[in-house]
Amino acid sequence: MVAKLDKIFDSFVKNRLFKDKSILQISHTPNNITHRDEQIEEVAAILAPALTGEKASNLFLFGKTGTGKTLCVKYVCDEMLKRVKQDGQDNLKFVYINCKMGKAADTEYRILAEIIKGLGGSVPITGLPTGSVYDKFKELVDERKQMIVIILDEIDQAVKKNSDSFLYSLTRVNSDLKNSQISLIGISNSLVFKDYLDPRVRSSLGEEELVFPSYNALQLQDILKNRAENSFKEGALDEDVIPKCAAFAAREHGDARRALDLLRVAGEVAEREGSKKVIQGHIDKANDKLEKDNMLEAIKKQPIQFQLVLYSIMKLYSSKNKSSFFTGDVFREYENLCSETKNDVLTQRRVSDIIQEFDMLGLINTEVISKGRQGRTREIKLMISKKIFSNAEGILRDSLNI
DNA sequence: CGAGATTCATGTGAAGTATACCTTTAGGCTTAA
DNA sequence: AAGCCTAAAGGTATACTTCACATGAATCTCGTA
Repeated sequence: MVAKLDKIFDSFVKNRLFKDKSILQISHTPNNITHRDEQIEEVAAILAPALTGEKASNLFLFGKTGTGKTLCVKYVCDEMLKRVKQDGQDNLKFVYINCKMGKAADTEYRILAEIIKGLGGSVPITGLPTGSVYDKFKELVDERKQMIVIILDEIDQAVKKNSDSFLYSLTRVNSDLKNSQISLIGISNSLVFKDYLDPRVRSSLGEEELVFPSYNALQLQDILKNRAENSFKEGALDEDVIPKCAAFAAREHGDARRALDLLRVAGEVAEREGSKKVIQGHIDKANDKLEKDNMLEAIKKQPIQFQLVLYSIMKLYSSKNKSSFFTGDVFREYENLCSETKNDVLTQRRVSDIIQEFDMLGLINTEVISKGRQGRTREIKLMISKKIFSNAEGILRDSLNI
């Protein structure tokens, strides 16, 4: 037995294609960023005043997912921190918050709580008036002279879900501070995001703006090559692998994150298969796997009531032979499901909101339509592909005990 | 025949409720002097 | 008497409910050509 295992381990170690897989992880910040020199310089120029204790302008970054917004900002922040440390100071702080839905920070209160946590303080999960959380935040910031830069990633999500009032409050905080100053960096995936904003917020937050263009296939190739060099062993990649990865990702509006994920997972697939090289076929498999994993992960994380609603929609799909349903259909199915599974039944009002949230998550696609005499409703289309359907069903059954 | 009124099935906003959790405060108990 | 703990009081955020009004095109109505 031991010999057998040894053999497995041996072949694993021997067939290792990766040198350092972490380089391909999105969290990795490479020390040279390809095709983003211009943007980095601009960001650096805008933030530079913070080094001398002056308030840097608020900054707004636009660009589709995977165009390097977060990366560039983090890179500049790291460099600035290094610099500050060199000079033996520590009056500059960066706080990075991701406001993506479903994450911890998707309401005003929770965003603020996250910021405080990032500054080393702590706030209860609930119970405090938002106002006093602001006070605590100010106190924490103002206890000594310092510059604070708050980075709000995927800020459009937070504003869409709540309102822009918290941004207004944040931009106003400066006037209550004696010693310190805060600067805000908003990162948004949506290019039209600014139109949703209150004019006051727009003008104060958008002191500086920067648009990140999407990468084209060639740029993506450069990025991939750059990272593959250190993460894969020599000769581990078939020569057409990188072009194909780039092409795949370029098709999805030049998403570099996607390209890197693709390459990494392709490597993992190849390794698991015991292949000596990553070849094109592995990329196709990786593509499937990524799509699958992301969606299933999103489903798994949903609260029970949300899962019930989703399962109802899926059930309608497999029983009826239609491609879209209306809120009423879903709600009736949902009621049945709840009584079957002995779960509390939420009102249709609430279910309607839940459906809307699923739309935002991209698991379904909805459109409010009027059917004339048959009233007004949402047309709901499931966006879960056939390949994943049964896996998704399985996950839901599991967690709902069906 | 066509303009306007009707209608249906929900969308949507506002206000209210339940729950879980937080801080403050007052009273009671313990402890040390 | 001082210090500490506990329970009650008073307050908030969040998820959800209740109530009420808004929607918008198919369909109906009815006056008119």
